[in-house]
Amino acid sequence: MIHQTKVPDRRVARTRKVLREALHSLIREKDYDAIVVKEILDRADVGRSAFYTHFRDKDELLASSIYEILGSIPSTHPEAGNDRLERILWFSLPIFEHLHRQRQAGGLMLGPRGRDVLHRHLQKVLADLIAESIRDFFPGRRKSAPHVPPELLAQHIASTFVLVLNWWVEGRKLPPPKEVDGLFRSLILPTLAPLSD
Amino acid sequence: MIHQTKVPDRRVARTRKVLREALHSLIREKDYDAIVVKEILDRADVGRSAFYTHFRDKDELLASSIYEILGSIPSTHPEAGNDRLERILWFSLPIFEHLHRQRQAGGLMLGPRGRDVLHRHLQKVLADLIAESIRDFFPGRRKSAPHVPPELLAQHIASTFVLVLNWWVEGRKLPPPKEVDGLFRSLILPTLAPLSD
Amino acid sequence: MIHQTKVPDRRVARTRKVLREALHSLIREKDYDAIVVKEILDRADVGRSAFYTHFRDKDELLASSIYEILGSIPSTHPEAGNDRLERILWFSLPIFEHLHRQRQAGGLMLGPRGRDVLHRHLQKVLADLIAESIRDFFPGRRKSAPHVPPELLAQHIASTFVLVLNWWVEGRKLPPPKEVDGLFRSLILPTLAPLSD
Amino acid sequence: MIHQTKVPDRRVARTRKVLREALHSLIREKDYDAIVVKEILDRADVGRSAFYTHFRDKDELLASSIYEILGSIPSTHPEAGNDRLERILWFSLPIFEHLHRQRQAGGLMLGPRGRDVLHRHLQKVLADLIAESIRDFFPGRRKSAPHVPPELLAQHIASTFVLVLNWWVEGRKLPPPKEVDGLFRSLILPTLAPLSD
DNA sequence: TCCTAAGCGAGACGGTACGTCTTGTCTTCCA
DNA sequence: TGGAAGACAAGACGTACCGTCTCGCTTAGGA
Repeated sequence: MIHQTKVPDRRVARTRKVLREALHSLIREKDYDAIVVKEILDRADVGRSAFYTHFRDKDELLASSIYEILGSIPSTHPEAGNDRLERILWFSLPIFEHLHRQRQAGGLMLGPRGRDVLHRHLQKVLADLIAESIRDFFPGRRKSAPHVPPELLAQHIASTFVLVLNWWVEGRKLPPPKEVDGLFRSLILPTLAPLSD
Repeated sequence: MIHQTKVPDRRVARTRKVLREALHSLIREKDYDAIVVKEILDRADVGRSAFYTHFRDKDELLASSIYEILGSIPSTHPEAGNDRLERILWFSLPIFEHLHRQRQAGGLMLGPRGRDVLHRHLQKVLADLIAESIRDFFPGRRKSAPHVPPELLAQHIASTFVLVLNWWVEGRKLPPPKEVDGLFRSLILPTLAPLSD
Repeated sequence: MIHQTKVPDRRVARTRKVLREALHSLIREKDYDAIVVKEILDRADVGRSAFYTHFRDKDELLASSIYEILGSIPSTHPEAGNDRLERILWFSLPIFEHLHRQRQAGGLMLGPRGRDVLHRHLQKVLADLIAESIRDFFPGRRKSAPHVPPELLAQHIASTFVLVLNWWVEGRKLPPPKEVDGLFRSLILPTLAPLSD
Repeated sequence: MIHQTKVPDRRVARTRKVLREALHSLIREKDYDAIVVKEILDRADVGRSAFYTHFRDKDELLASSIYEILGSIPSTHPEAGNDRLERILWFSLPIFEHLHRQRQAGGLMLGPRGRDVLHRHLQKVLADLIAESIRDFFPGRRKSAPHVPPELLAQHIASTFVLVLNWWVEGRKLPPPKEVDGLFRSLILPTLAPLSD
């Protein structure tokens, strides 16, 4: 007999979804910080208690969207290339492209503050991911020379990526993803070059 | 008769001072965001109206402290060197050293959030400063190639600096300022190298 | 053929019983008003829907207990005596005795608020009962003199009874039922004396 | 030097007053229990925090009105008469008259529940007052016979008074105060008669 | 014995009030 | 009369509880 630990109420998923959607639609209209829980409830037509059953607060609701967004990025990274550097920087172009598509579809345009929250999360997640890649691909580097600690390096990459990303989405004109990715690489590759040796 | 436009009530200066001090002392104890105006008032033993007479909000109070802090950094930059790159990166070591000294004197230790606010300001200020330097020292670069826009580059430098700074003050051990400055340069110089040509 | 409108599921009775018992046991521990439906459900191990299937709310559940309690009082009133007054006051001693017995058996000890609810009900029921008796036994009195309206009188009797009852169960020491009954009669008989004429 | 501990802000008194008035006006329209803090605030045009600054909750606000009401009753009791019984029952007529006047002025008409709260308070206050009178005027009775305890007697008087009072204000027609007072006395005097001996 | 309607537990949900909290304004007092 | 104290309106917050509801599982009792 197959044991089903839990039969998730279909309503639960629906509630979470409409809440996320309500937040998204509000984010398009006003500054994230100015959004108040009540507005989300009204828009989603959901009761206060339901909200707090699923999310601790507004920020957690937003965060839950991040995973949704990141989850939808095509994970083509595994064998992205034979270049070890490329195995670290695989994420860059797909993300730029994903956002580009989404943007053209008129989706999710956060105000400065919502962007901030989202990017902060993203930066953290990426930093972890990159740190792991570095450990995987350049295990020996750890103790070499008076060099940059891998964690700091990972953060530097993530931070640079998010900086470019932010610069991109904040700007008026929208250079194509490829070009932005090029910018990112111009900024970060020189620093990483020594690793390729 | 000498006209004194304003006879600043001595209480005014005092009020501003105790408020700043109260904020500093609170910042040492808890996250900046978690601090609430009321706490500052209680600690400063000042009424609500007094606070709002002098500052629009908590952030302005903090900002007023920043200038105080930044103002104390020795501005040795003018002729720091003949290297054009050095004329851009002059700020790095002095700031590291300033903080080191201050830290050893047991001063101002912000929690993660207060640091965040402060660093965000710092990053913005630096980015502007650097952008200006770039325009001054490399006027021609502007339209060369499909290159990195100077503003983005400036932000990248500032962001990298703040990242290292943050990594430094967050860490347990405290490498000496010189060493941290070295790290910063390892991260940023490769990217800037092409400028030197 | 005897038509049985409904054959009640045996579970129904059980559910009602465990709910009543849960309420009783809770009432012994805390103020009635402070009891919350959820607690009753947990204690009774019954689902929310089952509760609301049977009772509109907490108060109805309590009320359903009252009838259970009152129903168990020996109804020896019919020919309790030839005295007309006695035909009105018949209920007093049996109730005191009933409670005494119950109390000695460690039963149902409401907090001040549960008592309040119960007594209010009791007072109302008794007042109706007494008013009826008065109409039965002293039909003529109705319009005599500038006298007390029978309904008010009935309420007065009920109110006095409940007052004594409350005083009794609230007090530390427990005078025997007979004595308390005596007290009740000392308070009410003088007022009723004129009726005997 | 005269020390003024506190100079109460005039606004405080005003806030408390408008809150009380708002409650009164609401009480005239609907059941006390059905009134919700928000309604009071709206009616009084007062902020939520101001309410909770002054009163713990709705009930405390109502209670604060009781003292106001009782305080306005002419305290003619001191030398009400030479009859000792009268020294105990002095309060009855003045209160009936006070309410009558107030009623005719269209004042304060509580619904059943507000009345309940108010009367409960009143009964308690009166019972204490009466118990004191009894102790003052009939000190010896205390240990006489197996008699009614003075506290119970006091409660009985208060309870009877409130019962009549309630019956009066609940009824459609409004017998004049004198008559109601007569009713009250018909109910209670026979029981008290033995005391006069 | 099987079948079906009902009872039920579980708990999600909308709704609503609560009492707390914080902000920035505004009134009052005082020196 | 200007600065400070603190009362205040506004309104969001997160919690509590209510009574309704939907969902499947279990089970009683009629066919």
